[in-house]
Amino acid sequence: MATRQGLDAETVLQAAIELADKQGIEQLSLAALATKLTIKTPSLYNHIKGLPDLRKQLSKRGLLLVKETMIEAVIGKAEDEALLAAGVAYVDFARKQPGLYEAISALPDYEDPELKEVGAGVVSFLLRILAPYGLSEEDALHVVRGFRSMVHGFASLEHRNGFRMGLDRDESLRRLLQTYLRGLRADTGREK
Amino acid sequence: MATRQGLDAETVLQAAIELADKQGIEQLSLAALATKLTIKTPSLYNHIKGLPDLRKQLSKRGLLLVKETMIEAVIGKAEDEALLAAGVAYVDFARKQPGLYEAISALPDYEDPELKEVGAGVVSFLLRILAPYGLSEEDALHVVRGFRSMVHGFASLEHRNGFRMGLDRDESLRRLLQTYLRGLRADTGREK
DNA sequence: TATAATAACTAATATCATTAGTTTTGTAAA
DNA sequence: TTTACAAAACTAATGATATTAGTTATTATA
Repeated sequence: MATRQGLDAETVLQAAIELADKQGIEQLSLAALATKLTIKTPSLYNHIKGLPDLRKQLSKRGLLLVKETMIEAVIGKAEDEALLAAGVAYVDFARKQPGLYEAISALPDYEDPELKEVGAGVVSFLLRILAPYGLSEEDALHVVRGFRSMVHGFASLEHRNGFRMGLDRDESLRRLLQTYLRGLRADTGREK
Repeated sequence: MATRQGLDAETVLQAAIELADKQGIEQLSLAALATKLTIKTPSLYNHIKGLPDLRKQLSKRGLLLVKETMIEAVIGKAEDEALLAAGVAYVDFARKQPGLYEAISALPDYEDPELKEVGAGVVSFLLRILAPYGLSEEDALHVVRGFRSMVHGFASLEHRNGFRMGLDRDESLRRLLQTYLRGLRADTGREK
């Protein structure tokens, strides 16, 4: 018998992420994952609780990484420039880690406490970017919802080949965000 | 043996839609569908080609219905009012037929010719609403992408309980669309 | 060196989707 | 009215999957 390799939960998760990114979250099976790790399927249960648990881990990791990516993208930026950079970083993340991104959005729902917490982290990051706009708390929360809708919707449609015309997609995203931001300036009477 | 009931493809599809709307597209199995129709699983193959085919049918029907819903919603309206109504109708459809809506967005991709056609129908509907804005074809296509991103993103996040704050969701959607439309007016120098 | 924890294994079960082949039933022609 | 055919249902079988239970082997530690 081969010497055991001493897998741990993180290695298993990384392998799952690779599989998901390569083949899509739907195709991520414990059977395929075990094969990739050169172990038998039941051995996975030493490291994960089961397939639903694994998918939850992917979602959580995805949310954490997309937030980090946005944080990194807004360094040295503020206001519209920061929001635009965050939006582009979000969509870019979905492009580079499609499986991980799918894991976020393929989640049945966000009721899980751990996921709630990570999701709340993303929201509070966005609220901080919005701070200089001087919006009321309620207004800011509506804007956060709008921002998330735009970038998630864009990433999701793009991922499913929903944009079929031969039209530059980066340009579409930039325009979407800029048009929205311009409207926001107009709404709040802070037009430049 | 019970008398056979003479199912047809449409009845099977309707039952599948009900199951999907009730339990989510992930939970839609041929086993559950057969049970609901009081037949055995293999008998389903007299009416459908298989599970992937059934899901494709759901997607197609969903796209057709969401388009019809929007068309109905914009009767007697034009410009911003029409776009707003279409967006609200889109999100409303996703709320009322969550499984069917999931079928649209859970699709691996839109490569299938039938789906391409239906999808193109949605796009040309939106282009017609945009006609009075006098945009170039390219500009209009960017706006269509933006609109689809906003409404799909909103519907998708809402469906997964992505909006957790106790904030009126209809209001969030209205603001998102209105802010975007206001930005569009400003962009095109047709501000009212 | 012995022991305890744990990572891997095999075996077994239950649930699916799917295919092949068979039986039954409804309808339409003889 | 009877017969014949097409179609809708069935049973049986296969292969993939996740999961659990119980076993073996390996690593680390006492």
